[in-house]
Amino acid sequence: MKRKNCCPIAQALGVLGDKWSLIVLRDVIFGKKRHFNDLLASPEKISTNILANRLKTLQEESLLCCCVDPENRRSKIYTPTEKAQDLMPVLVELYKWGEKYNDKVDRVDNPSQAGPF
Amino acid sequence: MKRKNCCPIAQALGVLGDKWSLIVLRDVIFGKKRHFNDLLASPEKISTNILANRLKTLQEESLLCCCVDPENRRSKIYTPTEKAQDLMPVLVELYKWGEKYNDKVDRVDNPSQAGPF
DNA sequence: TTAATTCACTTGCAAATTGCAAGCTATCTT
DNA sequence: AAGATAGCTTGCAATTTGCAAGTGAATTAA
Repeated sequence: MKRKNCCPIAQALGVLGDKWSLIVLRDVIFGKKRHFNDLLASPEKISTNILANRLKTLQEESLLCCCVDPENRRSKIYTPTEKAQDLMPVLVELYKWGEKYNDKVDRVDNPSQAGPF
Repeated sequence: MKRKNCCPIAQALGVLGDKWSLIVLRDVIFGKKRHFNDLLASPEKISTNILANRLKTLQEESLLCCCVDPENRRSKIYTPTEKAQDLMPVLVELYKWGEKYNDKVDRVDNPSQAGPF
């Protein structure tokens, strides 16, 4: 949803305000994941068509760039742009908020999953 | 989308990762809007059924509380909880990012809309 | 050198979410 | 008593998401 002529928050959410964009960016920025299959393997279980679509729109929004892996020509490398790196403070604040208010759900039943992602 | 057993970012996005929740919270937190019709009047043009649904889920998530306006019994007052106020840093970082990267779209054609919301 | 495997998708279709317009009920206001 | 107002609800179309299966090119294994 492109939102023009409105406040910066609404404009940011026009790009990022969906279920998956910030998850993909989290993995690329913090998880340093670079390949389609790495991103697919995240515990949130994005499906292939959605991931392909997000990678496309994030490139269109200049948040990711894509090149062919020089060591394996069928593999592509997705890297975050500076525009994407600048989302780190947003992700950090989201992390802190999530940790403060939502982090204790089910941890007793599943302590193995206490890692960051 | 409830996301249990995963990283705080994903948990936060489980509550906030849609097109409208953070817009509503922006208006309640920064715009100090308190009534259904105030929220409906924002330039992003949320529709009534979506707004009603968001207000319901945000209450279920303890982000908003609702009471009857003592001076007008047909009117309801929605106020942000501390949990919602704690999203201010997230909104501030989103604002800064949106301002840095997305703020110049169409401003020439429509300079009247240069206000914050 | 052929066969199987891997990577990054694409396609088809069902389910869920969003968007638009209209209507509805209880409370004011005149 | 009649109309306006606040906060919804309903119906339905359009868009987005989710799942499973399949595709084609590149690589690796036999």
